Amino acid sequence: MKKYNFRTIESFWQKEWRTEQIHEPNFSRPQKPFRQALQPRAQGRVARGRPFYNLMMFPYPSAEGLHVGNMYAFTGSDIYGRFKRMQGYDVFEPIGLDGFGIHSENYALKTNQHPMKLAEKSEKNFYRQLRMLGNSFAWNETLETYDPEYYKWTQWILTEMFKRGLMYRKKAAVNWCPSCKTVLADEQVLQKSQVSSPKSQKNSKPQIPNSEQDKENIPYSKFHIPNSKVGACERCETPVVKKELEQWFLKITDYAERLLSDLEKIDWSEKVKIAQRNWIGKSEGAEIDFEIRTKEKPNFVLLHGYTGSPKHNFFPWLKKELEKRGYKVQSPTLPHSDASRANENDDMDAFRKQVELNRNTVLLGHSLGTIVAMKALEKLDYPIRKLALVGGFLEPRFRDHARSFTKTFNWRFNFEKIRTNAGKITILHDPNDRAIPYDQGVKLHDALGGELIEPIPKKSHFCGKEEPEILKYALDRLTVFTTRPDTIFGATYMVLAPEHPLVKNLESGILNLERVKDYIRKTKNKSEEERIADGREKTGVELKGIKAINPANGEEIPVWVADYVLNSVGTGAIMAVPAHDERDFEFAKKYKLPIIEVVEPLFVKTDDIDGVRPGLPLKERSAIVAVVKHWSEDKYLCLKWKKTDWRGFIIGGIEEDEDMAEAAAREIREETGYASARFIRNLGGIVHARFYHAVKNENRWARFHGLYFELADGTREKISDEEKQIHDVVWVDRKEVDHFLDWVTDMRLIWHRVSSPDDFPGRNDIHESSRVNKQGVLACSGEFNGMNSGEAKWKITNFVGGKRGNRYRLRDWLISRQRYWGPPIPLIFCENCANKIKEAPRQARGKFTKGEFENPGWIPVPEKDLPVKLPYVKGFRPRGKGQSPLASVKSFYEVNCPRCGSRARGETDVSDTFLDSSWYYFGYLAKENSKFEILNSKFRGRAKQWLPVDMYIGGAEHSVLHLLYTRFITKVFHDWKLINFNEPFKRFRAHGLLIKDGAKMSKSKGNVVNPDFYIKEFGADALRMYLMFLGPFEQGGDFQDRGILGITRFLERVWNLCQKSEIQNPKSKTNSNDKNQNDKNIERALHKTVKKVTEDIENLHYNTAISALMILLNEMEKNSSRLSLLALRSFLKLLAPFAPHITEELWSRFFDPQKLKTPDSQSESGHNSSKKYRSVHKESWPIYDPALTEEDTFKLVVQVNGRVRDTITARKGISQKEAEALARTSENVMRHLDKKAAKKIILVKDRLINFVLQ
RNA sequence: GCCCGGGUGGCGGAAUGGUUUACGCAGAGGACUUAAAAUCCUCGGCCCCUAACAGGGCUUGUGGGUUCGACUCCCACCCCGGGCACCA
Repeated sequence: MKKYNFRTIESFWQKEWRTEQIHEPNFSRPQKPFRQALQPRAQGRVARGRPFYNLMMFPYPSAEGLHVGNMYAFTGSDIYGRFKRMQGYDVFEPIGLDGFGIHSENYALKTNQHPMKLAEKSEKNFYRQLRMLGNSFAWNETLETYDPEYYKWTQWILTEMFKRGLMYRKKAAVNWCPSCKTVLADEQVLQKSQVSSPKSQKNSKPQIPNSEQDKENIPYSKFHIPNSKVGACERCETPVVKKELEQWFLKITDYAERLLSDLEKIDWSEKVKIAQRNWIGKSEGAEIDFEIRTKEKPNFVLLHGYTGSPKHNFFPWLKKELEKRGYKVQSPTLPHSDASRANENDDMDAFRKQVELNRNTVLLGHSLGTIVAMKALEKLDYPIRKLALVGGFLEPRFRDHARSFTKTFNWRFNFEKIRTNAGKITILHDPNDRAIPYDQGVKLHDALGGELIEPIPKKSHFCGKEEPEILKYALDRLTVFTTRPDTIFGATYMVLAPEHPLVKNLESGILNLERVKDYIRKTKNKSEEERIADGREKTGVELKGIKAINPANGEEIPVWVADYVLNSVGTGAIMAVPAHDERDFEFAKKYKLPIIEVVEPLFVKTDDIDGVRPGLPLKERSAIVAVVKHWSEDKYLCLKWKKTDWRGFIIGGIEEDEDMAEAAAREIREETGYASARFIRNLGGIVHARFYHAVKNENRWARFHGLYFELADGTREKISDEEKQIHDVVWVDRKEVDHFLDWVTDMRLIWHRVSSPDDFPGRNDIHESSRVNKQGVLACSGEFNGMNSGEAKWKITNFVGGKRGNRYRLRDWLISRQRYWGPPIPLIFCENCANKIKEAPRQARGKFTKGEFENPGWIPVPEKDLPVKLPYVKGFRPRGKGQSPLASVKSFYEVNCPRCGSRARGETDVSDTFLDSSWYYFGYLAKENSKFEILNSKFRGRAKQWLPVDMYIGGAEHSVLHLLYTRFITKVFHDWKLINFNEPFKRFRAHGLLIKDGAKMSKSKGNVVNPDFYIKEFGADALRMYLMFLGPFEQGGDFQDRGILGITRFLERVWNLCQKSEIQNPKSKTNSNDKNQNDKNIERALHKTVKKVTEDIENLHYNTAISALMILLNEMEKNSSRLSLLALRSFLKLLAPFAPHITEELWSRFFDPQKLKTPDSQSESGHNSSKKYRSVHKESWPIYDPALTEEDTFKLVVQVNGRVRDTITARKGISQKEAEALARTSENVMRHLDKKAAKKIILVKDRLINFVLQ
């Protein structure tokens, strides 16, 4: 008998598979994408050739070689692919290398090699190792992200993004490691709870020779703050600092909503979907305006329009409204009520005569008045406070009377002067304006900047008698975003982020400007670390002289600047509701700002008989919650309801002629019997409850007031039986009350007023921070009192003139890297073009792309000039100063502008490596003769047939980054009509983490498993199977050295079994008629296993699939003499995805029906018939007969009172009577039955019988 | 703090509300062998009782609940791993 020699077998087949190309899908054969769903358990054979794209996350090839973690992932993916192939799909399973990026570059730095040379080396090594795994990769379609032919398209994506306005440049704070002198990607910043000691930091710094003096070195002590979280460099643990740099961004935020909602459509691991949802972080809320008043008040100048006067339209009303608020208003009459006299000079004269401007002036022009306003500003030599243009224009192109003005006005404006003198600029334009086309508003906005608002006026062109929108925008206002508009009545102050523009706009009105400026300066200089290191103690400064008006109740509230509000979140300003927001609460406590509670907890029972009955009126009742203290111990009187799981204090309604304390004392007596309760104080808290009162047949809305009592002594009366039935009376220790109280009745609020009374000195200062986001009932909220907070949200938003809106946590994707090893960003900066674009008249704008217009001077490299090749640079080491090493390569950045030909400068930053991997699944299909092409029809054809990816397997660490970016790019491609789908991966599964002896593998721990070693020692098949056997694939596993022996034994037993002579030469051909019991058992075991393995692979439960194969092998070995060839063939097929080499060897040697010329060799029609062998991997997957997976006997479990007393083999399908009789034959069972009659007998069919005695 | 996972023998792990511990590793005993390795067979939770057989009790992080019966469902809590974090 030949010994199992995996070394020769594995290398032979790996070579053979490659030369025969058996894992190449047939791209050229015209196929329709498969339509009908393929049942995995379908009967009969499946025609080959339906495409199945089985993708695994491609590795980044560090030269250290393939990590066993890679192998773990790839094997899991490959098993699935092989399984699908045997099920009849044409499987495409490509592999490539994600070789660009910081990981590879760091390794090059560490080992002092050049990344380009290193890439060559690791590519060879990696592919060699990958070939040894025995995966069914399509080796013709490999790709490497650093291949210029590949990154040509990475760059093309950027140029297209740029042209379409999806890419822009702005200043941003990036992570900077002062030790490595380089920018770090966010994912390279570790959130360390504590940075190790300064000494060890220095010692563990990487040995990058310093080419320059490190002037930016920051003293470590400054950052060594124990017990606080600090972002630290992945490599050297140096705390990361933020540095402001000009960076390129991709507008992923434009796709936030789609990225979120399309998650519903895809079959992905739920945890990955959740991670993405959290990352996108949608919050629904409202934008609400707060009017701002300054001590030094603005004065208003209102300029009416053509054929108007200060008595027309909204002017009288607006004047009155403004004066009502104490503002001075000037409203001059302009002499152009007659068209023939309308004339610029006349108007300006009239204006000068009647109006006085100063720095606090708000200049508001309507229609033609806007021209006068702008002209007036042109001539001013100081700035005013604000310019508001309502229904304005800057070209004489409006619908009527255009000709009247073409000549009497000078239509050239000095926009720059206007801009400098205007202060804040607001342009209001009715999108459906019947007098002035909307584009005039847009043009004004283009020319002047500021904000462009599109309100709906009462009458077109703002000709209504009252135009509240104008009033709103004429006044200073602060827009906040809030998710809790229902709490607005509790807003007691406002907070601006230090960077908020309003601070600057209001400067003149701030009385303590120096202090404010000082504070802003300080926070700006603070690094992120310091802000965190402050222990998060909130700081802030009040803007003295500035007040905001709470639109809900008209009250004046203070305005603060504080750095706990971030400019990048929401609108950069908040309304602070300290009673219902922990951060605001903390701040309010520190600065002694008022805290008003406006949401009170509500308990609504809806799911049982106590629930509110719809249709009946809701009657309001006062009720009490009594907290009663023990007479000598620190214990409190509680009730435990018997019929429900409520646990709480004594509650009860207040009868007529009773006050709260009397009612409470009575309830205490009735419910607990204690008679000596003494009323101490009113706790003030209120809990609401809504329920159905069965006796009175009405819905009740009870408002429970918390009252505090102490017992004088233990005097106790008898409790009625009725009360006893309802609840138990318990004394609960002070410390345990919190735990004891249940969440449904929600009495914690009241309890906290007892346990920590200092937090609640009075009715207006009460607060319970854990309640912040809870539903409740509104109080102190005027007409909204009693309303549910959820319901009140949008009603209040409406009431205060707010606007519903969504915000997302997702930020735009920063793709600039000041590094060497990545694709250069293909853009060129041209001074000449910059000027041309800035000066370009509007009509000429069409010549430029959106990106060029929005980023003046930046020109994309034309497609024909792509790729912008990364030059070989000796000094590739990252430099300081926030520049890529390419910035020192003249020949690289000195270029001519592709637009105008003048001298220009190429961008020297490279792009993020996640961009490389965001489209690689296209890349595999786009490769043709070592080039990639995604714009031709050939690719489109393939894409249509093979995309989107059917199954994608990879690590959960990419849940957010890679997977989100790829989805983004796919959606972008879809919008560009390159593809007809908008989700890249139909199905995604995250595999678990492979650990070693209970700990994460890491070089420092020295417990990294080297797959090369194990493959050499035990073979790829054994290692594959062992890895899959460790635990559930989606959960990961623990690699233990000895465990692999079990698999090795298993494979050897398979080998030996197949070689047994009695199997190779069966003595008597058994036909179906004379099957004995053993044959049946084997057959049944086989069918069971087919079912189990098929289902397990589909669900990625490889560990249990393997265990099922082991069980089958045990069974077959016991019956080896009667084993049929068919059974062994099926077994090998089941094993083939897990152990591809040994099964192929055995198959080709003994079982290939072609060779053996057995009757069942006519499997698939004419496939590969000329080949010298038929691979087991192209055989069809075994099918099973459900009927044959069932046993005809079972072990009847006999229980007495739920305890197992015996198991008896029984025929399937026996009746209760039969089972009972059988059970009674057992001595042990009878002993436990003890002559008693069973009260109840429970039979679980074909499984169990339970005698219940008592 | 919030959001995800997870907690079962000596170990990795298995288990549609129905015998907890499948399969494998490690271990013990036996066969083969001069011997060892390999291989094959047998036995494996803990505690009590027993010379042994038989038998009994306990046991899936903790405490409650639902149920004839809970690893599984419900409530509360503890611990471990991962992610996010002043997101308004």
